[in-house]
Amino acid sequence: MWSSPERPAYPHQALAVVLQVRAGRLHVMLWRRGNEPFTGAWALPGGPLLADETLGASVARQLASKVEVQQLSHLEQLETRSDPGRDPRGRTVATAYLGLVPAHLDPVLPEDTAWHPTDALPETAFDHGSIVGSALGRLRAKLSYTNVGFALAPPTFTVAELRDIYVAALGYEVTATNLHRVLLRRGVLEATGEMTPPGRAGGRPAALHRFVTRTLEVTDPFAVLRPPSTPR
Amino acid sequence: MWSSPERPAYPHQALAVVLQVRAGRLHVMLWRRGNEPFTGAWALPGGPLLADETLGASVARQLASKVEVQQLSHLEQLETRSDPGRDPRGRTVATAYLGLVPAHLDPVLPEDTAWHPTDALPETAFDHGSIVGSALGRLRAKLSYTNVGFALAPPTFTVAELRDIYVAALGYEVTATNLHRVLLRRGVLEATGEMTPPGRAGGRPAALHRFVTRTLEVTDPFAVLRPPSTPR
DNA sequence: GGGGGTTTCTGACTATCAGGCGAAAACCTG
DNA sequence: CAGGTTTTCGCCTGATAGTCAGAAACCCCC
Repeated sequence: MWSSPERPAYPHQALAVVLQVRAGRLHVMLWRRGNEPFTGAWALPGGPLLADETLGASVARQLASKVEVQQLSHLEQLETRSDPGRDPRGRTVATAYLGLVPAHLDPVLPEDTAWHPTDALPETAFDHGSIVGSALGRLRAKLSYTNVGFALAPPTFTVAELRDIYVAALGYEVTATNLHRVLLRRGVLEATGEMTPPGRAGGRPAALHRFVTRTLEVTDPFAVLRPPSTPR
Repeated sequence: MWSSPERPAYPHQALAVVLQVRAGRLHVMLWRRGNEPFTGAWALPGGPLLADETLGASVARQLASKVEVQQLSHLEQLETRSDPGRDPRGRTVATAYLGLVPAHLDPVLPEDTAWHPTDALPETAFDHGSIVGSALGRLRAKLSYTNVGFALAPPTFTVAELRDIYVAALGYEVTATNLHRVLLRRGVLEATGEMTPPGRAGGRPAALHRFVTRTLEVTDPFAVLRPPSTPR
């Protein structure tokens, strides 16, 4: 490692905004700080970037140690915060990642860690509240023009269940009819052929669906003038 | 600054992918390396993050010193590269920014710096070629669902001129008719009321247009289920 | 087994928007 | 004034989002 007065060096940390839909609401994973500064406030999981790892590997490592999350279905880089005053103890640079956990899992969390609804965050440490805001914006945008939904949904699900997940993540009402047709037309969703045991109070049995691919793809090419005559 | 074996520190650099449409082609600003490694290869402008500056301020400073660019009409963070092997001399973390210069300017560049067409890049240093690729993707996407066009276009222009800029940046043909109407409907563009002196080989004089706002906004709310009854 | 209730699915209808095409408008030169 | 050039406008088409109502498929209870 090389450093000099002209090339100062900074501790770098990787942070994770891990989101999951729980009980119909979008939650973020936070841990409660025990030490100064911001004692008692809630912070994003993360930690120092080690000598030989990528930022992406670093986030994965920190999450794997702090929580039991091989369960992460998606992880992508969000943004890097560099305000010299963001940590009162001294300068650090932090790169935030967006992580998603599918709704059917319930990872075991350490004592000091908990899920918090994103629409009612507790007091947050550092600039972490604003980072969560960025993550929400990114997720909501990508839900609309990519297939990220796969990362929030269980392997198979009914259209109604998927609707609830989208509503929770987007923060506004959507109709199951429309969601179904749009995702089918885009080739994002497909029926498995199986049905759910109707159960509960009766009703027509629902067809199970799954995402065609479970890796991120752009499914809605943008609007202003697409490449000519490229049949989608 | 605090550092320890558990909190290693790394030199951090800010890089800029500065793009401009020149003579109907999208170009990127690169400088030719004189030293090892990658002697003779072309690199993105940038340099070390100093002790008291933000990454954004750092990019702006580096550009202002290397080139005469107060002329930058837009600057946004792109992504952070952290591969331990990305610089053979030792580990550095680099945060790349996307910068745009409007087409009517022709900034004075230093000896070692030049514009290169993005569709025919020379040999590039480090991971800079791939970073340019990311920048192109980001620009093209944003051209379609935001008003970033303002950052590539002069203060006023005819629809035909704007079309040429979009074609160069997007890399595929678009029709002036369509571009005009779409941008008008979205409230991105407006007519100034003035006309161009028809000049050259005759032809109907063209109406001058301008972007309604010259700061970034999202103009095309995404597709999968918008907030209900929000009249655009 | 029939009736009422519940949930899901399908099809029809509407509105909006992108994209293409051609005609009209407005200018030039010879 | 005729022919050429460039821009602008209006019309048409196709694709897609969004709404709504009705049909389909199941439950429970009498």
